[in-house]
Amino acid sequence: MISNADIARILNEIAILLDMDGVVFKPRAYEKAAEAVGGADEPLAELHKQGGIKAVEQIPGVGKSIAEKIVTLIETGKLPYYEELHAKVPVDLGGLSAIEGLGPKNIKTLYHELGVRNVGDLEKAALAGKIRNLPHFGEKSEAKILKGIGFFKQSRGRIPLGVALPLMLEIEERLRTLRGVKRVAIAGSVRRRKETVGDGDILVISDQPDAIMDFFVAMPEVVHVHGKGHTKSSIKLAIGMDVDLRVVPAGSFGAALNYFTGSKDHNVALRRIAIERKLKLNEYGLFRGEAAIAGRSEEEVYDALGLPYIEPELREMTGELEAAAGGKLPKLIGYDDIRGDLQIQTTWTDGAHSIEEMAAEAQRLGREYIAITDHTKGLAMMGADEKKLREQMKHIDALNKKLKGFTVLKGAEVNIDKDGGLDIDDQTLAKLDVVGVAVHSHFNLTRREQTQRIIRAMENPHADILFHPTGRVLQKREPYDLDIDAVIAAAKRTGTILEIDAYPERMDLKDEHVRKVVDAGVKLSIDTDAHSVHHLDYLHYGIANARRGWATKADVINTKPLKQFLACLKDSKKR
DNA sequence: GCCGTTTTCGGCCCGACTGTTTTCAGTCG
Repeated sequence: MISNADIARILNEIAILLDMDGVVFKPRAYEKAAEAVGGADEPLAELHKQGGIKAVEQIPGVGKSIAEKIVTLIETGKLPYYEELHAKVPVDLGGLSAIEGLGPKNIKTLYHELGVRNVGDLEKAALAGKIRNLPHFGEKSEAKILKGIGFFKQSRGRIPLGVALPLMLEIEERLRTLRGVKRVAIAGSVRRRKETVGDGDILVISDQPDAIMDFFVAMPEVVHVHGKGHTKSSIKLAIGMDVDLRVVPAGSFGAALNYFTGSKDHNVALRRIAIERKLKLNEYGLFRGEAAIAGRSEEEVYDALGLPYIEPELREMTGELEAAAGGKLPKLIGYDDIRGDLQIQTTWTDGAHSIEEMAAEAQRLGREYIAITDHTKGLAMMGADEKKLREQMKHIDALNKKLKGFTVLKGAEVNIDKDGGLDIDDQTLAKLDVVGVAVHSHFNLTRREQTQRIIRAMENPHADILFHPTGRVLQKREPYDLDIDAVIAAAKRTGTILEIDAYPERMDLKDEHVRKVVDAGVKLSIDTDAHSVHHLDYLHYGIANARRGWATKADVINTKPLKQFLACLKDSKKR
């Protein structure tokens, strides 16, 4: 059965292929449809089975023509239209378009002129200096491609948490429902919520391991079985990630969970503590001589070592054992502690859903308030100007009258100009509830210029939050060169909040920076940067990052009820 | 190819930035 992800990938590739031929508008239609399909809750194959092509056509962005193509894919697993297009430029579109700076036109040129079919070919051509001679390429673009390839290679093997976690949770759920499974847990760096993970680890308690192993190695995503045994099996998934499954006895579950969660350094240190106490710690338990004195739960293991329970997100050997021994572990912000989401884009600019739709979904997810923060004019994508923002404010006022137990705040993601000025006048900013400021251009300024520019923006008396402070895109774009300590100091001085953008490709601020912010006593916000209703539940990625940075509930302003939250903002006194 | 509380036809985000050019193509957000 074809998955939504596969259908979405093919629709996206059609968009790229049409773009190559200079076709206008159609590519956008396919992209839009791909996004809708990728975000659909129910498998389209199932939807089609229930309601036929009509049900497929009900998906917004999918009309008659794309619905027919989707049905063809569901029924035959193939799509002649796509295959014909792809035959003209038979290249690895997914790989090549993942290289920053390579778009449809360049991919086409590289194929026709140099026969580049994949990233390997691309690297050879670039190293041989062939790319610089192509029309509209030069030495700089060749160098940029090589840098992009470096990024691509470096990221291969490491899977972003945003990709790994949903898949691991799905596998966990499948195993949980198997007969004979008493308990399942995800371990490894996925459990520690590292922003990228190398492989996956799953633990199961069961007295019928063989049936579980049979099921595990036969899952549809499995492309290779490294090994299969009674207590351990190891597979490779289609997304390139290895996953290990271990079946352990109930009495060892805590010790095994601790052992396989890591980090390695944390485990080594724990075993050292055990030795000091004349004990032995391994994945089967904590032992005094032959006798197991702990192992059923992690709490039991830590307790027997004279330590309080240490949350997985802290187990990185960055001081957690000393803090635990001294009773100074922070009470981390919880995954249910956020009340409001402060960065949300809508159809007023580049979002996929209306203010009403975003509000309804956020309320359904249990939020109490959201801020609508569409882009502003300096960002050249029909960003809002002062007039449009005033219109939107009126619209939101009217909407709030209809909502019960939920508030939509008026905000904007205001663009920071090259010199640190904001592209919306102060008069209009003063009327907004939440002013986010963000960098979207001039990524390559010197460290000094970039830092000064951002600090100047934070000095604006209306600038409440610095959105995605370092501008990185995981495995794709480096953060801009920035003196983060100076930015944190400026945040402290000006009362500006620093954001953790929870969007899985951003995770910005990153964990180490969060720790610095917390230490400096500067406040954080955790926001989804949602461009669609499907992004609104990304908050947990940001919360995980906050926890990895030792943040407590009190460090994060949008854990507060609405009124208290508003009182933390810069021009709250005027309210 | 999709869509419609101005439209079932005629719109559809468009401008900055980069690197290539000497007037602009391609990418990005």
